[in-house]
This record gives sequence, C-alpha cells and structure tokens, in this order.
Amino acid sequence: MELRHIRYFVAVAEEGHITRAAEKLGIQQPPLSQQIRALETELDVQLFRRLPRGVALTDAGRTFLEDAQKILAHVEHARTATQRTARGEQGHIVVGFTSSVPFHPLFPAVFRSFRETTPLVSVRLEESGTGGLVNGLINETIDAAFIRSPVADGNGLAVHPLAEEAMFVALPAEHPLARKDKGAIDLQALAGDSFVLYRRTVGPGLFDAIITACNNAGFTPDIAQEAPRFTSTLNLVAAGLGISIVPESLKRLQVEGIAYRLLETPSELKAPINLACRRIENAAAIRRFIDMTRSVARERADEAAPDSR
Amino acid sequence: MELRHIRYFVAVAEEGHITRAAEKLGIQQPPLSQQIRALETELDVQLFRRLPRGVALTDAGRTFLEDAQKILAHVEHARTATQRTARGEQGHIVVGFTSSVPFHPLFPAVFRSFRETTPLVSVRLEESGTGGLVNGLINETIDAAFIRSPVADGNGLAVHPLAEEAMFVALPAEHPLARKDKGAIDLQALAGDSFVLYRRTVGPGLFDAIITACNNAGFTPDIAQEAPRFTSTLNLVAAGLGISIVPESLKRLQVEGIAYRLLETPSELKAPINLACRRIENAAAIRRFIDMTRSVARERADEAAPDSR
DNA sequence: TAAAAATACTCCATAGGTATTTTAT
DNA sequence: ATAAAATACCTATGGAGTATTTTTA
Repeated sequence: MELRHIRYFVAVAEEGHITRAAEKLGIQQPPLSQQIRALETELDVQLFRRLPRGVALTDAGRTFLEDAQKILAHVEHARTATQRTARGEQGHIVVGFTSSVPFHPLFPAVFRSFRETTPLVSVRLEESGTGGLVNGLINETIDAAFIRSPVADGNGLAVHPLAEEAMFVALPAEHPLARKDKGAIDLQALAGDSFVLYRRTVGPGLFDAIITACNNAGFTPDIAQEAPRFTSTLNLVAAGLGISIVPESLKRLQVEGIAYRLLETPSELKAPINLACRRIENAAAIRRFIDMTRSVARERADEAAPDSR
Repeated sequence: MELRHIRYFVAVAEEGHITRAAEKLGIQQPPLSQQIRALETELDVQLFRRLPRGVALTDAGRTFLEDAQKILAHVEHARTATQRTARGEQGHIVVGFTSSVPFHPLFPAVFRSFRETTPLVSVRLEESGTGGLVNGLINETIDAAFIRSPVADGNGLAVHPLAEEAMFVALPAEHPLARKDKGAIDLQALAGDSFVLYRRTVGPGLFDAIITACNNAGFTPDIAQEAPRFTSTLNLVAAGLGISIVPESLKRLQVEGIAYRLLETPSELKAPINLACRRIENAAAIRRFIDMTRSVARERADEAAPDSR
C-alpha cells in the first residue's frame, strides 16, 4: 500500500464517482479504477459497491475512510512539523545562566522577544555556576548559557559578548563614602576597606577582575569574607563586615542598610555578560535563540550609545 | 511523498546506517540513498547528517521520525480494522424486537453467544411494534428484528423462523379451570369466557391467530378488552375482566392472582419467534448476527427434540 | 585512510494514458 | 438504454540494480 492508494481512495469515497474523482485528481478514469482495485485486492476487502451511477462505500470502506483521512492529515502534520523544526520554529531548548544575570534587563528582554517570534519553541531555564554551565554545553544537556566569565578555548565552545556594565560599590549605610552623593568613587579610595566578595569557585570571572583591578590601582584588597551568593554578600555588607563591588544591575537587589555608589570603573573591571554556546550547532532552534539574543543585545547597546556606530 | 519514503526513512533512522537498512529492506544501497535524498528534497529539510560511519538524525529528522512511526502504525491499524469490518468481526448493529420476545430464553442466549464470538461488534437494542420494526428494516435504521408475526412479501425483507411455542391460558385465580392441575385445556372449553387480548395494532400476528383458532374450534371469541402491553393484559386478567392466551415464555411474568394452564395448542395458534432482515444485506456484521441467531435457534430446537432430525 | 554515502548509468516494472467493452439498474 | 466502471493494450516515468566516485571525520 502506498499513500497514492490512500489519496485516490479518499477522493473516490468523497466523490462517490470514479470518473469525477479522476478528473479532480488530474488523471484518467481507467488508472484510477485500477489503483482502487489494486487496493481492494491487497486488502482482500471490497471497499466500494459498483452502481450504475457511481460507487458507494461498503461498511469496510467506511471504516477504511475514517483511518485514511486521518493518515493523510497525519502526513501533512509530519511535513509541517519537520519543516518548522528545521527552521527552528519548533522544538525545545535549555538555556543556562549564572545567578547574577537575571538582574540585568537584557535577560527578560531576550526571552520576551524569543517567545514572541518563536512561540512553538519551549525554553527550560537552568541556573548553575559557570563550570556546571560549561560542562552542560559540552555534554549537550544545555544549549546556550549566559555567563559573566570568559571561557577557555579548545573545548568546542564559542562565547559571544552581549553587554558590559559599570561596577557599583555596595557600602554599609554608615560608611563615610555612603554620604557622598555626586560623582564616581575611585577604586583607590577603597584601599583601606575590608572586602566581601562573591565566592571565587562559583564566579571566578568577577572575583579575579576585582583583584586585578585593585592591584592595578596600587593595592592588594583585604578580603574579609567570601559569600556563596550575591544576596548573602550584600547581607554581610549591610551587617558592616566590609564593602563590596557589584555589577550595576545588582542595584535592583535593594537591601536594608546598604548604599550603592557608582565606581569609576577601569575597563578591566567592567562586568561583562556573555552568551556561551557550542561552536558548531546544528539545531536550528538553538541557532535562532543565539542569533536573537545577540541582536537584542546589539539593539540595546546601540540605543544606549547611538553615535558609537 | 509515498509510504515507501516513510518506510525507508524509518528503517534508516532506526539503523543509523543506509547500507544496513538497505539490506534489511531487501534492496541495494544506492536506491535507498536516492529515496532518502528525494524525501529530503521534497520536504526541503535535511533529515540526516552524513558521518563517515553511517548517518545520524538531525533535529528535524527526529521530529519526522516520531510522526513517521505513528503513520506506519496507523496504516497497519487501518488495514486490520478494515479487514475485521469486512469479516463482520467489528462494527455496530441495531437489533429490534417486540415486547414479548425477551421473555423467551432464546433471546438472551443469542446475545450471549454473539458477544462471546464477536466482541468487537457493538449491539444496540430497540423495542418497538412489528410495524415500526419493519419500517426500520426497510429504511436501514434497524438491521435485524425479532418479531412474532410473519411479514408481507415484496418489500425486500426476509423472515427466518427461529422457534415455536405452545400457548398457555392465563386465568384469574378464582376461575373454575384454574383449579384443574393436570392435562391441557381444550380451546372449546373457553367458548363461554371473555377474552382480554394484546392490541392488534401492536401485535397483529398473535391477535389474528387467536381469532382464527377460535373460529376453527367452532366459536367466535368474546373480546372484552384490548390492552397495549402484555403486562397490562395480564393485570386485566388478574382483575377478573376475562381470560387471555399467551405464549409459554410469558409465564415468566408472574402476576399476583393469575394462574397459567397449558392450552391444547392447535398448530395455527403456535406462537412463532421469527427473525426479520433485509433480503440482500451487505454488512458482514449483520449477516454474522443473522447466521449466529439461526444456528443458536437450530441448536435449541435440536436439543428439545433430538430425534426429529 | 577507510568505510559508507553519493553519483552515473542501465533496466524494467508499473503508473498512467487511449480505445473499447462490459456491467448494472 | 445509458452512464459509468472494467478491460485491453500501449507508453514512459522513475524505482531499483551495477559499477564507480566522492565525502567525512
């Protein structure tokens, strides 16, 4: 049995007339009669009763018609679903991110746009540390990841820069610099302070950047505490254990007893947001997500600095 | 697209190897490569990535595979369902009957056997008068009907005799004949009684047979009442309005104040049970039901009179 | 480089076309 | 008697076979 038999059968059943069905199918009557007959022979079932003015379905023919129509519809469904998947309009992707990324407005903006343009692709979000995300990308449990660190080369991954943020100093409310309400704080002004930092094992990029920047500014920071999450970092600052340096978007985390002040951010300390993905990616839905993310980031950058192009 | 493409695709997807799949399909590798390629061209989608040791499904290919397997299963389902319908093993039939028939043990026996041998055919039962059943048969709303009357010829219907019952006299408990506890009552003994009969318009066969039998016995029965249903007939008898003559199986309707006595039943008064159906019937499930009913009836008749063959 | 897929070419089975006959009411 | 399906026969598309080349990691 071939789809041709099913298509021809449905046409004849719906017309009740082989000659008219043949016309509709764009073939002649005899070959259509032959194909219907071949189908009946193969099934060993009479599907039509031949009348002087056409044909009428038998009971068995009626049964076959129900399935036949569903089969043809199913074939069409398969065709469109496959084409959609190939175009990346349908499917499923897993997107990873580190804990600080969702505070940045780029993050919700990307998912809003993606949902709008690609509603048939479902997205699962996974929060993890940079190392876990990189492993996930390599063994294909994650398809793309928003990270703050750069990624070592030679593992088949690519990293696309999306945005850069200035840094802010998080100060206890009673800290002398908290009162200053104009202008950026210079890094050297913090040389005498204790630092509370986000733990290196979870977010190495930020940690190392701060150390480097302090060294470049001529001092070695006094690290009083390392905290496992940004919220705990800020709570320790509020408790007066020291100051911290956090990306601008973290200001959204309003914690009682903390003042944020803009840092005169040296370029090596600018906090990046990157999108990591596999260098060769054959799933179109993922490529689509990556392309869209980069273009949303580019648009936002252009808006912020329209003359830089 | 043809089922061939789908069958070939599934084989290649499941083997991950065109050459091995070709072997399994009983064809050579080049034509299989060609058909897969033709499918990809028609869909305008790459379904496989070609590797040095075989092929691997793309995302789109995976999507297509899911549907493809379901389509092939659906085709097989269509094939078996159609063949079952043709053999009368599957389908739906409507069986009519007149109100007195279900009291006869043949009735439940037929449906028990039919359910056992043909579980995929669902049966709907419809109780109606003889006229309604005949109309139902003619305009195809009913497929077979248990009736007590013969049916006029020339309307495309056939009537198969299934069983014959002796008649019993239903008497008010205080009737003189009710006391007699041995031997059959002769019809002439009822010449002086009033008769309560089942209404002619609903069951003409029985009504006419009683009149004829009385005439043959030399008297015209005094019909005191006609009742619309057997239960009401018997209630009127219990109330003392007269006697009635009912088929043996009606004895199951035990009504307070009624005594049943065997009637010395003349052959023209024997109560028949017949199966009416269309003379030409192309639905196999219905033919099956008719055949089974007749054979169950024959078996029961043989059991009752094993030496009559 | 080695296994497997793709290409080039041939063949023939069969879908489809044309002309005519048979069927069913 | 007549419309429509079936049959007979022919044509040619394209599925499948054989031999060889190209591709991919």
